[in-house]
Amino acid sequence: MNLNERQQEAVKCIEWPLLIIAWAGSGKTATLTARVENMIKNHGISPQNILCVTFTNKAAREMKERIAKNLWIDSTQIRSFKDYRLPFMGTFHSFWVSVLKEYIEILDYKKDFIIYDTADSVSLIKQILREMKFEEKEFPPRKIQTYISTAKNSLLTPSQYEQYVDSSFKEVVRDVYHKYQKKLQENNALDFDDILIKTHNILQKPEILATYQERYTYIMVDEYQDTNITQYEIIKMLASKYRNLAVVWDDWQSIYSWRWADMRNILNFKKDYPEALVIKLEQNYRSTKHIINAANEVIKNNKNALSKTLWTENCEGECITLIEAPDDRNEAKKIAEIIVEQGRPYSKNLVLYRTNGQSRQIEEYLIGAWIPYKVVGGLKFYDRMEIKDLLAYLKILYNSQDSISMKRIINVPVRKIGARSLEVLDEYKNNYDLSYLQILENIEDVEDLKWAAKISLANFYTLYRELRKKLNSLPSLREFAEYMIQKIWYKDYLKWEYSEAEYDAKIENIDELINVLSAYEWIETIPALGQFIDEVSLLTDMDQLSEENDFVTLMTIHTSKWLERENVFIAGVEDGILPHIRTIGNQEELEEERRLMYVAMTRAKEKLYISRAKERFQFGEYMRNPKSRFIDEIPLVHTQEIWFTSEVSFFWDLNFWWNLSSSPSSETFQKVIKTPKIDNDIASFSIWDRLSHPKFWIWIITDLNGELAEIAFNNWGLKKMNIRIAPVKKV
DNA sequence: GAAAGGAGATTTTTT
DNA sequence: ATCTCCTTTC
Repeated sequence: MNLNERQQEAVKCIEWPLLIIAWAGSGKTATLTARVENMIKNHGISPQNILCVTFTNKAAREMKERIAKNLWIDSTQIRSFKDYRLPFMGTFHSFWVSVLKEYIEILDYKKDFIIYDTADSVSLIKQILREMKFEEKEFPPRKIQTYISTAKNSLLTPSQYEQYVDSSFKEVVRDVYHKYQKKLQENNALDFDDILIKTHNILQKPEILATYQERYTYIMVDEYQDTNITQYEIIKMLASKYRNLAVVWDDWQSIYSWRWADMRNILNFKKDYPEALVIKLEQNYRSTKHIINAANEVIKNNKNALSKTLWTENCEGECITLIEAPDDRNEAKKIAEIIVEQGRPYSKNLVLYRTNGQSRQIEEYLIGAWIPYKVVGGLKFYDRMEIKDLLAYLKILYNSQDSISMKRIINVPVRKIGARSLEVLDEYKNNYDLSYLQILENIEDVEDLKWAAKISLANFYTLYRELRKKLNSLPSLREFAEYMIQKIWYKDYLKWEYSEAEYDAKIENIDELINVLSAYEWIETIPALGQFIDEVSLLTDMDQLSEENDFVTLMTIHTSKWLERENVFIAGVEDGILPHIRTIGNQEELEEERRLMYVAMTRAKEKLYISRAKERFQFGEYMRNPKSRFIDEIPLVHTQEIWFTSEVSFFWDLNFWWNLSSSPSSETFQKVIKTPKIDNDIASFSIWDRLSHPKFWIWIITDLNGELAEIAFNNWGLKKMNIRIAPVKKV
């Protein structure tokens, strides 16, 4: 790729602090990779002395692959970010973890610590609240978790938090925070915030800091606008000796302030490095003029932004199409139709929305139009219940002190170890300061347990020992996992607990997990387990998105930040959704919503569709949201509007029809008035008839009894509906 | 100890 | 409407 002058300047600036102010689609990744290449090839800088951090695994991997290619390293051979021929290129968290792996022992942790995700943290907090006899209603664990996390991100220890306590709620937070940290340590576990804080703590030691300063003499930080204060401080410490720090800054794409990303870090940077070379990358190589100019006009309304203009030499392109649909179903249908009409490969299409809840409707219509699609985000792979279960097994085998994982699986599959038994164990655990495993070892000594419970627990302990033994003897982690799944009868358990469709989906996920584990084939089983657990805690779903197959991609705007596509749809652009209802009235938050709109718009390379619905079914009722204020900020010259009335007038929810046929309440009555009447001739239907349904498309009647029909659809199972009034037609 | 019923929430989530 | 988590009931 040919770099423009500005980009080349950035590439050449190596022994000096550098601030790259980049805009969407301005080729910053190309610039960064070229810069690294220049360092290694032309300046003889050892890759080992270069540190490159960013926020997502995906971005890190992409950059790594590009650099590998430029350095003529076969990227298929790169197995970890520790490849000696390449710089350390990873996420902030993966870098912090590598520091912790070396030095955490000085903080009274063991090297085999595990990482708790947010769900783990919340359940630990719940446990603490229960022990302290606080009502969860009064002190919601999630809220407390947020408070603690906020404190941690301001680098406040529990004791330092004291000075900010100004309410009885915060008193509780302080007490829970104290206990929470203690328990984490007991479990030899860190939460996501700890990863930063502990690293910060460790680097307070001058000799350790010096080691890292000498090791990483060149530092690059991508997405600097999303750093929080702790990240800023750590980077500052590391770079303070050689001052070869390059950061990439894009304030218009800062959409994570609610995760404590602090845009003021740019001011800090300018204060710390007044001599820094500042380079602005304003030329956009991605989108058409219409899209770029429209996005510019929108973002201009933010007071809190450097006034600069993104420009492009790309062609004019097509106008942005604004779609106003009568309701959310028609909106979804229109999107599906346009994708078909456009006739572009599916993979050229990206559908964006503000909230995850919006995806389902769109999915239904994509299914209906036989359009393959993939939803990215939402429920993450590693958040899936079956994966979490299996990971919990692996975690307790790795770190026997991990009580959260232990609790998760001690009765999964069901082993008749109930809540009461666990309570006794907890009491015992607290009184004698033992780990679960230590108690299990001498289960006979626990007096308050019933005989049956003791047997169950003893059996579980035997199982644990056996798994542990196999872990030592089996040659690979993958083989061990397969053995383990069989040994604990996990698949049988799933089969018993879930419907066939759910079972199949879960088995697929398990196979995928095994697949992931086979990447560790070349390491011995136990070290492989350690490495896997470290890495897996920091992995996200997005890492799985491949572009090999042809499908439409659906995701929230937040998730889309690193993507671009030819055709982009932004759905539900209404006041109340984008900007979100909770942000209206707060200037700063509203500006962040506007940046979201900007991010969404600039994902489009060629054609942008912005849609809204006059009426939408949300939270069990019909809502009317006005047109988003952001739409009005787009000048008319860039837009054309499609406005249409209901094409499918009988589009109502299945459950609505179902309610209607059973017991109409006053609420449903109101909806009846709005609905056109359907009166099918029952006599015309018979068993095995194929039906079309606006929501579920093709159905087959499997049973018919008067007006009540049982109808089968391959993915949805059996549904019963009143065929006289249901919105169905024979095909 | 497990199923059924009820209450509450439903913004975004790189790690 | 629907999902999740918690409590009640068998």
